[in-house]
Amino acid sequence: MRDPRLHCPLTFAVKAISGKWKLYILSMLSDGQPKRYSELRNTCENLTEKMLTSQLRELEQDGIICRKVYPEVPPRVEYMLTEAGSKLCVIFEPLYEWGLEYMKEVKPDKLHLLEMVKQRMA
Amino acid sequence: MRDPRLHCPLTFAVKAISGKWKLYILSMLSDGQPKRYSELRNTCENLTEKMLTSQLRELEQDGIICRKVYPEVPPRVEYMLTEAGSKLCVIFEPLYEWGLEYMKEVKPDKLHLLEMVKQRMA
DNA sequence: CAGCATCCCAGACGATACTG
DNA sequence: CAGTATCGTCTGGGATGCTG
Repeated sequence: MRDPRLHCPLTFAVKAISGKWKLYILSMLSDGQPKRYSELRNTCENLTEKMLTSQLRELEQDGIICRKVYPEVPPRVEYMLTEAGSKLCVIFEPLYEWGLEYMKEVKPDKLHLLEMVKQRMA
Repeated sequence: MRDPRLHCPLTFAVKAISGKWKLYILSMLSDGQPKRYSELRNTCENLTEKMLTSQLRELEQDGIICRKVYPEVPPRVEYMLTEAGSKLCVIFEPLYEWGLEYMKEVKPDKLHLLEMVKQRMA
């Protein structure tokens, strides 16, 4: 981390997950089960087809997910995490914990919302 | 990670480091020593004052760095990592390793550059 | 079903000049 | 020394409609 010329792998990693819907998509895929395009699309009404497609393409190009086309009619396309993608999701955990710890000092309002969702689920 | 409504701490963390010069600045500060504004600015000629200032402000607002002004003439301002910032930098390591591992399949050219820099340093 | 094409806008980013 | 201010550009993302 000391030499800025050396942190391009880190930059690569951060850029690879810096898209508005990428963490969302990865969270959908993180159970390891392949998901169809429509399956991903229908989980959130704010997610447009254009954005879903572009985010999927970028994740694919960065080797995080893979796209499998089945030669059927009607067409079926499934997306799932690659090995790289799975390992990436593991690394998210300490990052999540960090956010949880330090968000309360900076974005207490959002954290409050989070707590409400958690309670409603329990 | 399973429920997308729950990953806002992760989104917070990723957004907090998603600025063009943020990882660069954090790498400068990651030795724990406070750095002056000019010290940060002079390490890279592509980094403009506007960008340096804006990135520093955002990092400060997210609680990752702190800004200390010394009441002197000429003015002196130092930046250093907060506790949150230090912990964040530790988490970068597995992310860096991930990038190093999987960049070679996606961006072999950039990885090649990295190797050249390393060899020149050794 | 799983997309692409087109148009549009806000905000990120850059270049240059000025200041307490 | 450590910043603002102003301008221009470019890209990420949204809205809408069309297609193999």
